[in-house]
Parts: sequence; structure tokens; C-alpha cells
Amino acid sequence: MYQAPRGTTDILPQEQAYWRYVEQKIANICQLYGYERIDVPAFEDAGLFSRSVGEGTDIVEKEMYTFEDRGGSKVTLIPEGTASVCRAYIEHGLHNLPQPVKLYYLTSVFRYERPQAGRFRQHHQFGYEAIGSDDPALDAEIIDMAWQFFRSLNFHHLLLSLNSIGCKTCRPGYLAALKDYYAKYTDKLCADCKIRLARNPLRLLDCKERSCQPIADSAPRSIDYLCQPCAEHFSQLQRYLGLLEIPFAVNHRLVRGLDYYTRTVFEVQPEVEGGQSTIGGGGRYDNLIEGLGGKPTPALGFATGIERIISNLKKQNIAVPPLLGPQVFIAYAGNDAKDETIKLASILRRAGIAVIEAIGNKSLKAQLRQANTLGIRHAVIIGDQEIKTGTVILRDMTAANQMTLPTNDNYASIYTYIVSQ
RNA sequence: GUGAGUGUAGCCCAGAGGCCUAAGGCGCCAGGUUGUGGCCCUGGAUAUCGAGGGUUCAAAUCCCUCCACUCACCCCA
Repeated sequence: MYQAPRGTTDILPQEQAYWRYVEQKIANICQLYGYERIDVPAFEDAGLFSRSVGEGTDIVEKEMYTFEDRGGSKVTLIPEGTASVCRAYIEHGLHNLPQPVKLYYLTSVFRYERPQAGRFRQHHQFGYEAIGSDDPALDAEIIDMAWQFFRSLNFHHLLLSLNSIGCKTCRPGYLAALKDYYAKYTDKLCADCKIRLARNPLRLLDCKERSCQPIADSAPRSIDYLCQPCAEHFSQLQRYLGLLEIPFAVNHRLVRGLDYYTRTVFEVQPEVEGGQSTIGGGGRYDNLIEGLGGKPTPALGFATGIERIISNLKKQNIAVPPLLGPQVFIAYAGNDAKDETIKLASILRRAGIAVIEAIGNKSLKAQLRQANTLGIRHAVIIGDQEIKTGTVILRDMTAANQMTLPTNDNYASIYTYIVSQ
């Protein structure tokens, strides 16, 4: 028997109300903040990600779905959205538009990982990017937008963490200080941290190993090593967030796993956490566009996982509006009545009424049972009697009563009644 | 990639070597007289007991291998 590939899921009809709800809030918030939609390909040239996300990151090192296509090109199913958006910005000359350019996307992303709660090999990300300005007001807007997005979904009890990890001027100095500090504790570090110290010192800070906590807690802080412009940028950002009344906590141990981040990084998480707690994150990437071959262009963005949003909606018991179902079910008894059913269904649908007609010559009882199971309010019943007298029965399943209506007016009275309900 | 747990019908699950030609609940289908749903009652269908091998007179039950799923780590949405 075939199963959905590991780490992928089918989104069944019963789940769709959550997806429509989230999609609608996405369209809404983007419209409010002036972000326009961009759709990027599901796969890209493999080199795009090693150059942007970073050669040494887990995503590039062990999680990419990369393969050669029939023409010998090396391609990768996109593991994130930012690189593609930046590629599109450069490719289509979007620097000719008034800056910053504001774009959002909603797309599948793919990472070859061991699945677990809140983690999949294919999942969906909503992300948005503002390209072409280093104004901290833009950082504030991006963060505010994320915060308002989650609020519009009715989330409460979310935490916003913020940090600044500097730029290419000041980061090297900080990394050196961090390494010096950690060098004193090499024998006390967990195995993973020993590797991090050599390969990716920033990641030392978010180690979850208990024995490493006190060491990480009193490690040098990136904000103490910021150059003047970065320090100024970070303090302006915090001031703006204060104006916006966005509650945030500076977390000195917040670093993010993608190499392209500079200056501002931030994350949103639910208060009560399970294994995978982060529901969204983002930051500034002032060197990325240039690194991909564009002109030096400061930018920043945010991304969030739809599956994690939905799982948190459920955890917090947040109700979503139900999808609209059919309004009318047409049941029949006899062949003449079946012909009439087919005609009536068509007439009602053309008039904009959602109709399910009975299919398969079942007993009237079975047909009405189906209408009931589907939760359809109105049932039209057509039988030999009705054909003879030129009428149909219109039954209100909720009120459990019914009436007889004429059909010689080309079903106008049926239509009028249903629309009036 | 590492570690732990679990695999019995569409779903939840009973079952601990022979009484299992596998129980129950939900759901599904059909009936409860003449053309009418929801509650109730009755009946029915659906399980190569994850796969393969082994032990045994006898295996869903014990052993081994594999596979899948779940959870956690790494990392991330």
C-alpha cells in the first residue's frame, strides 16, 4: 500500500477551515501593510542556497533535497523563501521601484529532516521581505506586522524575543571575544558545543544542554560589542517598538541558524512550549543581496510556519469560522423525479445556491440521512405525487417541518424561500 | 544522523501461547410495513493481527531481522 512520503501529510477537508482562516488573515495583514504577493518556483539552482543560507548551516549541509534533473542541472527544492525572493528582486531589477520593495509569499518548503511534532519534510511558510532600506523604522514595521498578524489570528500569550548580532564591522570582534571566553571552559562543554566552538561559535549560545547553561548565560553579549551605527540602529528600533507598544524581551542568547542575518534578529514563540516552540522568526540580512550578485542592498524579513500556527491555534482552543457548506439537498423517489432533480439542481446552482443532489438510487430514507449527516439545512423532496401535481416538498431539516411549493413558476418560489432563510 | 516508544478494520482500542473461524465502541451500509433525517432498536460489511524468518504439536500473543509511525536530540517554521 502506498503512503504519503515520510514527513509529508494530506490536508483533509476537515482541516481546511484552519487553512482558509490563516490564509485570509495573511492576505489581510499584507494588504494593511502594503506588501504585495510574489510566488517563487518550488525549486531553484542548488547554488542559490549554499551562497545565501550558508555553507556550514544544517539546512545546506544535510537537509536539502538536491538532485540533478534530466538536463544535468543541479536543482534544490526550496528549503526557505528569502533566497528566492532576493534572487527575484535582482533578476527582475526591482531596485528600480521605489524602495523599500515589500513582498510576501506563501509556499511549500522542503527539508530532509527526521519528522516529529511540528516538523515536516514539506511544510508551508508565509514570509514577507522589505528590501532596500536600513532604517530601523522598517525593522519596527516588520516586527509590528508579525505581532499584529498573530494577534489577528486571536493568539494570546505569545513571546517576542529580540537581539542584535551586529554587522561585518563589529561581528568579528564579538566572535573573537566569544571564542576567548569559551576557550576557558572547553573541558566543561558538551560534545556538540566543542564542535560549535570550532565551527559556528554563535550557536554556542543556544545550546540546551543543562551543563552548558551557566556558561552560555554569562557569556559575552553581542550588544556590548556593536559598532556605533549598529548600536544606534538597535536602540532606535527598541524606541520604535516602545512607541508601537509591542512587548518584547531582549534575549542575548537569541541567534538564528541561517548565516545571512545581520543586526536585528527576532523570534516569536508560544508561552507554553512543546518540542518545537518557535512559530515565527526573522531578521535583517544587509549583505545577502550583494552576496547574490546584486548591488549592496539592506533588507529584512520574517517567516512563519502555517502548520505550527494551526497546531498552536488548536492548543489554545482558538475557534475558526466554519467553511460554507451546501444549502440544499435534493432527494427523489422514482425515475421521473430523478430527471426533475437533475434539472432543479442545475437551476439552483446557476442562481448561486450550493446544491448536493442525491446520487445512486438510494431509498428516500437513506437520502435524507445523508442530508442530515452533511448538515444541510434544506431538503427538497421530489416524488411521483409531486410530479403529478407540479410541486415539490421543501423540508427544513433544522426546524423539522416542511411545506409544498409549486414548480410551475420555474422554481422561483423555491429560490425565493431559500434565499430568504 | 542519534536515542526511546509504538505497530490488531476508516478511527479509538480488547487481547499476555491453544476457548481467536480475533471482542467492543465510533463511523459506514441496510431494515424497524405502504415515499421522510437526527434519538432508540435490529441486522450487515470491513482485519492477509506492519512485513519476512524462527521457536513450538499450536503464535496476534515468545525470539530475530527489516519496515513504518510517534516522540525527543541536532537544527529549525
